[in-house]
Amino acid sequence: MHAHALVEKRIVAALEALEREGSLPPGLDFAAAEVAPPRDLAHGELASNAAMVLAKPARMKPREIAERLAAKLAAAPDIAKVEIAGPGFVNLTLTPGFWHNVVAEILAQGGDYGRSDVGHGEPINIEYVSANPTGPMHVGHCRGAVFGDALANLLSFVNYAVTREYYINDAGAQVDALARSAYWRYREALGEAIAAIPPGLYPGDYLKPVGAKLAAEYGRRLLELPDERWLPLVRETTVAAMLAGIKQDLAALNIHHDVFFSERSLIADGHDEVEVSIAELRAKGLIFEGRLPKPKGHDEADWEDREQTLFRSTAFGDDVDRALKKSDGSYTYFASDLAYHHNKLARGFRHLINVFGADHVGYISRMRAVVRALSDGRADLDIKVCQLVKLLRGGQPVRMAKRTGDFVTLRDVVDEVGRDPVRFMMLYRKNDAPLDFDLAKVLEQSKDNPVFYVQYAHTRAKSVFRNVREVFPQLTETAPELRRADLAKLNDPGELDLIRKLAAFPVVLAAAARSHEPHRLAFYLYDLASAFHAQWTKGNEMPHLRFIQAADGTLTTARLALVLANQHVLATGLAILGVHAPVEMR
RNA sequence: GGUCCCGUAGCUCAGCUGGAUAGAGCAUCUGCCUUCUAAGCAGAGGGUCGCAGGUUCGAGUCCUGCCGGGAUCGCCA
Repeated sequence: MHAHALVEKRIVAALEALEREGSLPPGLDFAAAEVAPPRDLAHGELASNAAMVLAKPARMKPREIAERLAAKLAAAPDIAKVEIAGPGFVNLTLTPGFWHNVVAEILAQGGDYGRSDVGHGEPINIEYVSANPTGPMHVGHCRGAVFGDALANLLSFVNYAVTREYYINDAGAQVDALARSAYWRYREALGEAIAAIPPGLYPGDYLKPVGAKLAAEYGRRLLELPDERWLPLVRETTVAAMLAGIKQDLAALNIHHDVFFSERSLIADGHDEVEVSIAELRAKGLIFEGRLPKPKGHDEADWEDREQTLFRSTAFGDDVDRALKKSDGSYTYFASDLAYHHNKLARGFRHLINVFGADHVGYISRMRAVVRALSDGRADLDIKVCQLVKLLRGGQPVRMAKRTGDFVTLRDVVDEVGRDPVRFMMLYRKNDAPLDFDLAKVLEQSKDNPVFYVQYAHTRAKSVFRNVREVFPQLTETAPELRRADLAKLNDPGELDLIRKLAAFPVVLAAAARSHEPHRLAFYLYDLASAFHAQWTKGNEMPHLRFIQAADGTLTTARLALVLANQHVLATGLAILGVHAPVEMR
């Protein structure tokens, strides 16, 4: 059990004792009582709000509860000092031994330190990227991709059974446009002089290899076929090629999905999941024929008032009901999405997460409505919106193109600055805040660059173990001596400060997982790195605080245990973010 | 006009689901290299948390209404 939880347990035990002896009324719920490190160490190392949250249900004054609680806690194990402050805070100072145990616990658990059971092993489906297979991924996709992947890592670490999923939009008119574009490239590959790709199609050079592949595969045969014959063939080859490219781009960011779900597969082999889903909602009285009001700001000219098949999403808080069929009678994109989420639920998922780009915010309420309607409220869908990334180089906006059409590809960015800076910086901001990404800044090797700063802390820890070989060769990272270290030697305020930060790691992970906010981990790691750099540099002015003390093997062993614990937490945290923890940086 | 997001130090942003005197980086100013890597550290100044109400022991955080910025608004995906 991690440190904060242990203290909470002590507090609950004290409260229960008070309840038994009649100092508190029976039947109180202690769940809201929690401990947190106060901003100011003068308020103790951990503070409990128990007295204040219990005051109202207990019909007692907070200070009165605090005093009784404090009296009980004074005798509890691990607690060195109890103080009551402010409106009823119970401020705790723990024994040094309590904190030293944190180091021992981290060494014992290694890479598993920080794991918890937030997820109870329950399945959770997280859908992210889902970029249309009509070309290479561009830089705009990269934030959602990294966010989804890190969130998946995080949820997996706190014991969710995570499925990483990519929805392939391979059924719409755009995919036909893609196929027609590839067909032009095919004719070009056969030697025909094509002037320019017609407007409305995809002009990018990236389809040239597909054209060549089609030429090699089919020769001139496709030229003799009517549209409806060659289109499916070309479409299949082209989408497969685009998807292969996308997978490569994702692999460059070390992102790998478990499931690639084809929209087309929803209607295949005589099974129409769209019809099934709509029928299911119809049975619940949520499908009807009706008219939609014309949206404001919409041109009168291209508005055709007509009766259409609608889903009553307003019954679930959406602001308007949503169309399921286009004027030509075919399904809308929304209808496919309805079926897709029907499919996810049918696969047994009760926890769903979708990662959207900022331009999809309008879909949030209708998708939530769909999931509530289909699952009768038994499944939850959280939609995380990643705001836009502004790409800069040295403070100046980066403009456009290479051979791809008119956008900067994800691959260009990863090739230029590397995987780690891209991943870390995409996570070093709340997902719903816009983000500036400066290609020049993230390559800077200085404390101004958070990626470097955190990785550098890890390499410094590693370098201590390299350097200690000259003095105490037996003190390797795996040395049993470290497990038996006399941790009571760790009594510098900076060392204890570092330990307290290490102790918060499991709490940060659990909170980040519960709120689906991996950025909290990124900020935590920065904070931890800062504490470690500070302790390191203290040794400059005060040589007796250096980790390696050639004249004192016992002290060195204790300090190296702390360094190793710090190294473990940095490595674990970076691994969850999908960022490499380097051994050295030169 | 509807919906969603944002508004916190000169700039870029955190703020642990309601806690104490609101924090960090950049920028400005002042210090620290005979050193386990100064690729770093310590310190100072800098705030009407957009505005106005409300909820309660307590609000940057929750509710309502405004102001400002952005995204989006049947049939494209």
